[in-house]
Amino acid sequence: MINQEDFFKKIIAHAKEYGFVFQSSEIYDGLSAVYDYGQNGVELKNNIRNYWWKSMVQMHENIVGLDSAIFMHPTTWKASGHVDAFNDPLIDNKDSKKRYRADVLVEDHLAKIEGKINKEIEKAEKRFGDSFNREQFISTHPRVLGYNEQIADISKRLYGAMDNNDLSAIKQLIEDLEIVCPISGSRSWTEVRQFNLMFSTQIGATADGASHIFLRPETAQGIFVNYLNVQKSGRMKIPFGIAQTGKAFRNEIIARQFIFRMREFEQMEMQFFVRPGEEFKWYDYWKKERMNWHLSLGIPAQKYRFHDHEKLAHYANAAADIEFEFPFGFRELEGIHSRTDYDLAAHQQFSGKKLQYFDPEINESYVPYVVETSIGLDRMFLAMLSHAYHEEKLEDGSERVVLKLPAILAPYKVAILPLVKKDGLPEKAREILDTLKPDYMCHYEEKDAIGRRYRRHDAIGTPYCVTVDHQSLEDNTVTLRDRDSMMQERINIHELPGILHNRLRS
RNA sequence: GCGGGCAUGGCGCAGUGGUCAGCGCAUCAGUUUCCCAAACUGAGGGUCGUGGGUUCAAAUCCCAUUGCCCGCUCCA
Repeated sequence: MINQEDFFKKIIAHAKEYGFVFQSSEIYDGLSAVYDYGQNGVELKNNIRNYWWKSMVQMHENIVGLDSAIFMHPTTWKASGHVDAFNDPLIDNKDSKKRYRADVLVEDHLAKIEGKINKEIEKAEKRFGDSFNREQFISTHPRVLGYNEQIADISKRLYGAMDNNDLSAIKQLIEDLEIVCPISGSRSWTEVRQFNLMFSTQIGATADGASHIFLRPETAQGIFVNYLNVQKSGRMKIPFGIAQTGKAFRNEIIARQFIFRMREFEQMEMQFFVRPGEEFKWYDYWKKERMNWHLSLGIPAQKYRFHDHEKLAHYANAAADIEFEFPFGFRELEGIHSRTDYDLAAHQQFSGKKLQYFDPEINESYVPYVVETSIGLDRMFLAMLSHAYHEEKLEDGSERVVLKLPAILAPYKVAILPLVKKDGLPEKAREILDTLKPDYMCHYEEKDAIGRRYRRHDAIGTPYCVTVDHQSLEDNTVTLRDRDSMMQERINIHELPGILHNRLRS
């Protein structure tokens, strides 16, 4: 049995060897955590995206699509909270190897001093009993006064440094306060560093102060800022959803595990707008709905699990992940979040534009609540690839590598193979190719022995191989070979489109 | 970001200071066979991740750097 680590390496090697995933700029030694999709990878990725789009947009009459730009007005990210939340001064303790937010360390220190003050107050309360005057005690007791002075002094330094982005001043403050690591108890700190998780670039000829813009760190905000456009122009009635797929960018501190965490990645998101108070109903609904989507691909249920968030992000009042069992364990694949009216309310405030909905049923206007489903396309790709990868030992003792991808996701649906490349078989095979090509990604191949061609298509997950042999010329039949069972059946060429149509639906 | 490991043709690997750097698979051309990685003949493909250094001599030793994997960490 191979261990998980080796298994993962095999998948990465397979992905490269068969044109699924290449490292970006490989000839220049690559770019960390950026990958390109090759000739087969792009098909698989497109198929996943289409399958999602179809199930979300085509199959729901109250969900419509959107394709918003990657560049957005910088205020978008102030309103969303990304500018603040994605700009943390971080510091590492060299002994415990733990990383902390530098400002939080100082704030914890402040809390400790406040704790001391409270102790003094408690002590005094006990001593003086009913005659205790809290205000007077605080304003006169020398030790409490000293503590309060400390707090004021530290706060001034901290927030002054934060406002000026003065990282070395924060480091100095931590040193002066002799703050120790809660884990190692040591004062061996690295420098304070700023991690900005948003990529930025410049855009010319914009309004003052807007020339510095970000690459979006999530696609959701493009939906929120277009909420009113879509609702009005589409005459959408709540509850309704807006779906979008697209690239997002995060300058991850560490981005690793192949395409699991990339700096440039693609999201498939749907924001569902609901009446306030009904968000939990819809949250539960979409949790179930999204899990069913995953299961509809025929992946065993035990590969998936929910993970309910205990600690919620600043915008959420409920959140769960759908986790998938990747080769390196269960990890987040999709998030379902109840985002409340946080985003729309923030955009309303920052833009000064009303983002409300008049609900005729209750005769009331309100800022809708939002339930979000957000899945990483690249993660879904990796999930499918790693689940599909099998090494099989055959009855004759030989081995094969086969990608048991759901047929609907496979890069090629059908390979059309003349048994030999003479006697008119290639011509016959190309006739079949021409009839199937408009409907399916097909692959024609005449080189090498038939068994080898079957194996090549096993390795990229082609669910069916059509083989043209000498009998085909006599009675117009071909063999249809199934990827997973390797079984063959002889069918009439005229039946081929119908049979493929039925079998390739899932 | 810290610690550990790794980097040699497309893939998997051998080669730990000294002949022109090899092997298997794969690729290409041809012959032959034809239903599950057949055989034969021939061919192409690597300045050993990159840059320095030590040495008469470096894939091999040292330093730096880039990338990947693992652990910690982080994760909207």
